[in-house]
Amino acid sequence: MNTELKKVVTRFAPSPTGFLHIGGVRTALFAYLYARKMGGTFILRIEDTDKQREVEGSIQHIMDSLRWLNIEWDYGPDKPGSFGSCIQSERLDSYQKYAKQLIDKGLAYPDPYTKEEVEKFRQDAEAQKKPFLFRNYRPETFDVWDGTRPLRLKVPEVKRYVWQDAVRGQLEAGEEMLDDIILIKSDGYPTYNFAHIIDDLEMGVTHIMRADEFIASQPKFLSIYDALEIPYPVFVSLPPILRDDRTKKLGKRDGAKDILDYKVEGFLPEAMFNFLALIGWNPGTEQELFTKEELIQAFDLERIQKSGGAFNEEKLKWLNKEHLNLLSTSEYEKLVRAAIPKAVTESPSFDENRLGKLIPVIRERTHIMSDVTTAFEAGEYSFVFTDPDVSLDTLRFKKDPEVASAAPRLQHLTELLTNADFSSPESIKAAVWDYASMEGRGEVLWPMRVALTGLERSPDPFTVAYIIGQTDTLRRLQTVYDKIGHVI
RNA sequence: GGCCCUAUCGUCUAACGGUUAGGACGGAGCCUUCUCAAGGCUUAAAUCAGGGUUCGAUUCCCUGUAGGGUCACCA
Repeated sequence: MNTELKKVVTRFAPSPTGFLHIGGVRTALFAYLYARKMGGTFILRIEDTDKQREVEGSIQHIMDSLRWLNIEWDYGPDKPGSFGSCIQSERLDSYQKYAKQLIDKGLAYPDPYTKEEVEKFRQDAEAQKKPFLFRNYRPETFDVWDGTRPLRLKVPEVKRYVWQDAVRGQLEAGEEMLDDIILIKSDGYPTYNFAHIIDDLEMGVTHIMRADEFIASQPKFLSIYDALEIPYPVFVSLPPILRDDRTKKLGKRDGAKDILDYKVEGFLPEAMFNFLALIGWNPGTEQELFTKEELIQAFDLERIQKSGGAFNEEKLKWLNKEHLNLLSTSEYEKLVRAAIPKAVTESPSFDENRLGKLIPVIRERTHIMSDVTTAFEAGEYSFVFTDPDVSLDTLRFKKDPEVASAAPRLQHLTELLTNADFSSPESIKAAVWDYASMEGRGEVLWPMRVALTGLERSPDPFTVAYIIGQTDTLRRLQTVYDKIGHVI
């Protein structure tokens, strides 16, 4: 094991087969946090060695996703290093070079069989209820590799491997996992098994963070390190993120969402960053709300969880609200404005001044930004810009359901508010409070609020009056008063 | 099926042999209150099972059970 002090280098190495979901991003996040914590380097490497599965535009999408979360890379598909490109399809020479080394050592050979023949071997083994191992069919003598056939590893030594994992501690697995695996496919591209080891070597990667599904393959990887006679990096196996119901690992097939969907829904990247860090890792304290810098400070390998954890969107919403609270007024305003439907801001009745007064009210009632959009679309704030059409029925206060009795109260309110100070919700409250307390607050404030908003559920009447201003307040009170009189 | 891994409230988790098993989300209740939110307080809720080791096990060991992962010219 390599004990010399080296600069930490981690990497996130997705394949460009579509979008990134929670699980992938969490892996990236841990690798990123550790690199930053240790003052090291974080590399974004694209593993595009499977041409069939590659999805157009994925690389851009992956970069967009990480950028949204402010996970910045030191080297990536857009930033090659001294080691060359961070895109595997542009590194084929490297794989060839190391493949040749293995061939020269007699540790790699071309697969002499056709796909069909290998498949037949596999079926035969299965029929005998024995695991299929290619090495049992290894040819006596190796042909010269012309690059058109798969190149296989000749397992250097069939043995039981014991290794250290930063999360799981000592692990071991037996020879049944070791086989003459394919290093380079017949199309000339390397397999993951081979390519990631070469790249990690050339890029100086010191810590491999990856999902624990790779633990089972570890002996295979180790046999390649051994064949190459290169040192092992530190292995850090991350626990899986489970589906909400905990039945299985979260995956694209089970409806795992594109991480950027959360952006569309109005989650803050800071909240997502914070939340993801807390699935499979904890600081050992009771702190849950973290900024990015705090997480970098607090993060460590020792406290990474062994068992899988479910992604709980309710808690993410709560955390989002907490991060929303951390925002400055101007930052928050910017977000709100973006979330308000165009139909509202472009309507002739839209009033910039009123919106400014409304924003603090919205802030109190919002967990994620889509709440804002939804609320506007549902008409929850339409009273701000246009007079409501008040249904007399909603005027009924439960303790005094007589609609007619609202009339004198509205009239009295009008008198009080005609000379009131409208400079703040508090001053409006002061103007009517004594009267409301005497008459019955519900009996007075309910009709006042309904007259101003037309809604049974809304912000308090003082705030509403403050937002819409004195002129509109008085007019709306009068309108409803007249309407009652008309009915009576 | 072979091999490997995991196991504390519904969920995320704390407790590196000794705690009334702690916190958070969500739930319930209360307070505040004209309504809805927001906020505050209170509360219910867990060590998978059985054996060991030990004066003492959530913690260490074994077995079982359950769940997960993996056995590709996919990563």
